[in-house]
Amino acid sequence: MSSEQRETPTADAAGRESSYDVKAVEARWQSVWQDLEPFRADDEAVRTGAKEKRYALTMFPYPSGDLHMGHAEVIALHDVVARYWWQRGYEVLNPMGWDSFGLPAENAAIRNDAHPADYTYGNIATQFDSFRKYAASFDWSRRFNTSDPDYYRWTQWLFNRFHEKGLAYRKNSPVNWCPQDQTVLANEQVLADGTCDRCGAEVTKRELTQWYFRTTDYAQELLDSLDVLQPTWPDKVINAQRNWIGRSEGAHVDFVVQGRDEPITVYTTRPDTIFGTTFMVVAVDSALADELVTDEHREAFEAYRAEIRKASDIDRLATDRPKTGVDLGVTATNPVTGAQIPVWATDYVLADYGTGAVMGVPGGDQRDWEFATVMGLPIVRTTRPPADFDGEAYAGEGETINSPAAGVDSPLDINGMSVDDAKRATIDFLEARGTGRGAVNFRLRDWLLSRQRYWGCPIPIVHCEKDGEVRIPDDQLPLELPELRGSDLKPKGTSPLGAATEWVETTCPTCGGPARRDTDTMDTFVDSSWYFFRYVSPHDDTQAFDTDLANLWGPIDLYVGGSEHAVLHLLYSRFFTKALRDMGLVDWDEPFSAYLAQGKVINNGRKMSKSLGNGVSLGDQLEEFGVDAVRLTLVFASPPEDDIDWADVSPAGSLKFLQRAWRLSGDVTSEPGAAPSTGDQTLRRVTHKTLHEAAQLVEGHRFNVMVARTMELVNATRKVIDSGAGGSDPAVREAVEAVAIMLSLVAPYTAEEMWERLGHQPTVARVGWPEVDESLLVEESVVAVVQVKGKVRARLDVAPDISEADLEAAALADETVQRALDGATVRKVIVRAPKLVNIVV
RNA sequence: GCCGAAGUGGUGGAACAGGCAGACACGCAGGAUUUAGGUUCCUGUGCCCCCGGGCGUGCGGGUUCGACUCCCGCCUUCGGCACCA
Repeated sequence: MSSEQRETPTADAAGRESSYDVKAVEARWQSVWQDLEPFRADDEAVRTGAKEKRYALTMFPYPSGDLHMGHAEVIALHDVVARYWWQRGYEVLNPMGWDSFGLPAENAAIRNDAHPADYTYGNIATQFDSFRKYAASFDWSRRFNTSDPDYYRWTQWLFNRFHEKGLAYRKNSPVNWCPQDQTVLANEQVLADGTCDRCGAEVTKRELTQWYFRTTDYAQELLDSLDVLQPTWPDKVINAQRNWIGRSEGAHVDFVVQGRDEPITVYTTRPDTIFGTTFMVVAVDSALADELVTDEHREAFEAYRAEIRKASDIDRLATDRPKTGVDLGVTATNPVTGAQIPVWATDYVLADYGTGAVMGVPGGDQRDWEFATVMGLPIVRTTRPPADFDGEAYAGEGETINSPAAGVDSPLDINGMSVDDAKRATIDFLEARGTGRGAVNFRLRDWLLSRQRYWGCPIPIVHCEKDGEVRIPDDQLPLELPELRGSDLKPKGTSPLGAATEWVETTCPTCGGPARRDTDTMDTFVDSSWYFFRYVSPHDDTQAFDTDLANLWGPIDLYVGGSEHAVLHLLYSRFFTKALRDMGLVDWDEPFSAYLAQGKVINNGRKMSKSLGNGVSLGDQLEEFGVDAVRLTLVFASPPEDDIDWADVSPAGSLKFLQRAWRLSGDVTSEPGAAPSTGDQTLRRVTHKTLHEAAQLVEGHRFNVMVARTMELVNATRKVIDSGAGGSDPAVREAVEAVAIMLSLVAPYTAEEMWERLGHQPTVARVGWPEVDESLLVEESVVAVVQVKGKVRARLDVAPDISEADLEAAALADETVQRALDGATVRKVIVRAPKLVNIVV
């Protein structure tokens, strides 16, 4: 087998070793690093100001099995930055742990008649070994699992704080229900096509009393601070969050309804179109519709409502269905025209957005136009469309008309105004009259956090007949999960915890009377919404986290993870941070100062999957090419945010390069510390320029280009050894040491091996970035390009400080330039010394 | 439909405060070393060509001495939102 040969050191014609034994090198350095612990973060170094901090974080994994290609990619990319920061002299906090509550463990336990912990902690042990073999620079002394009582005790403690502040509450409401997983889901966990983001089952609705976090309290701030994050977060994540929060500006307008004391308030973004309101529509499944309908119309209404309820969510999501509805038999008064308009119920109005009632303006809204057309309701335009407009409803800019229409008497007149002016005038009018007001609406809903499953954090609430919802006192936490296993965990639509009678039946902490525990567990996104706080004091058994240390280390300077969490985890964590700040537990507003969304690893143009049979095993790749080659391949393949198609890359090529770089270290014959200033100046220029550029490239997250520059330095050094001054030149040593240090960010084993062969002590990971000699960054001579009519005709070697006049003269004197000019009259010469001359004829 | 991002050789990708398009690799072709090669090294490699050159960064215009880069209009792909009033 050839891979065996690859592992065996071989020799070239000159008898020198031409490759190293990948397996032996890996085994050896792992134990050295475990003794040295080079990446242990020191609180004191930061507290005393001795070193500047950097907090590097990559999303902790769910322990679903061993690490896979996706993990390998994030860690490879993330590690470049974390290791770079160490080399630049920062004190780096780069922790790792496990997001270890969750459904796969529970489903496995049911299948195997086991406990979810068996699966969970077995996989954690496997992943831990793999992480270390993969040479990830994590501070392992800080690791924890969110399913440990030591951790979830503090998740519960935080829940108590949210509950105290009214940020955690229960309400009865129609909720998303996954029939496959037998649990409710948050809005964020239902995909755009109405399916469950975990299992793909079609999500249905249920009316249930559930726990919520009041994320909507922070809607405006969550939106506003996206502006601050914009420069350092990917556009697509900012955009996704903006869309998700979905702010709109408009007005609430009160419509007096006959036979009802309270007016009905509608929300509209176009108060300027109020004169065109010819009917009102309310959501068919709202309490309001049920209350308004007259006896005469009730039968038709209930028949319609039953029909709508039968339709699946998938059908309801289709936007191209014909409009349907029923007349409720009541009328409302248009507050500006006094006209009586009919009130209808329909399914195109959503019960849980705005007020669940809408003013029907068919002239200005396409949906209302369609409804009016089907139902035979009048249509009035209130904005003048452009002359060439041939659509139906017109929602664009234009002059306000028919407001009021000729012959209509109204205390408000907005005719002739632009849309914006008419909006403002209408709101002012309504506010003065007390029948309306400017309003802001958000699409964002409160976060539904209860789950009807076992393997999650228990909600620390007791329900007492006398005292109601009672928090379990902090000093009685953690409330541990009861021991359930195997078939006890089978989903049955209510939480499995309910079956643990002895656990459920308890006494009220307030009155001591009989009470029942809450049987739901928390969404696992709650666990991950604060884990980055816990890392600053992971073993503290007196508090969730140390506020001083959190303020010292935080916020996270770079967060690396997949964009599948663009809304979910990132939004929840941002909400938690703001809430904890308001509780005085931390002083930062945003958890992640910069965010890098890495691409996926795919194969042959498609997502890797078992059903397609195109999966690439990380273990196999590591076995065949070694850790360094796999890491290098992932870093070099593309910009970090792009997907990597494994079919397009070459781990064999990466290994070849690493061996080539390693061979350089065997050719160096000068002693450590040899003064490079006496060596080859051309090579020195390349070395220093590369170090300078590589640093900037890492800081700009352009890791693939940084690798390319390292390759160029290797090529240049090879050339000097083979055809120039040879391996004894101290400039060669300087270059090879630079290569080892740059490689320490990407290929830690090879770098370590090189460093040792260069006569140094481990570890190369902490030797520091070499100082760049600025004087070597200035070029001795540059190539000036001479263009004639914009086309390159000649290249001249010139001094970097050549004057414009001299450069122009040199260009015009050039023979090929003269030939290209062919006697034509020179009209103009543009000179950009020292790089370019363009001759215009 | 609305919002956002991106289109460069056979492939992954470089180069954009407007100034040498294709760095660095993969692949391919040829050569050297080798008993051998999934080894190592060297050379070539955008397309066309009458060998002087011509054409080339999704398409069509524009600004400029000069455009992959800026502006206008399209096309395609990907991502988010979507009967959200």
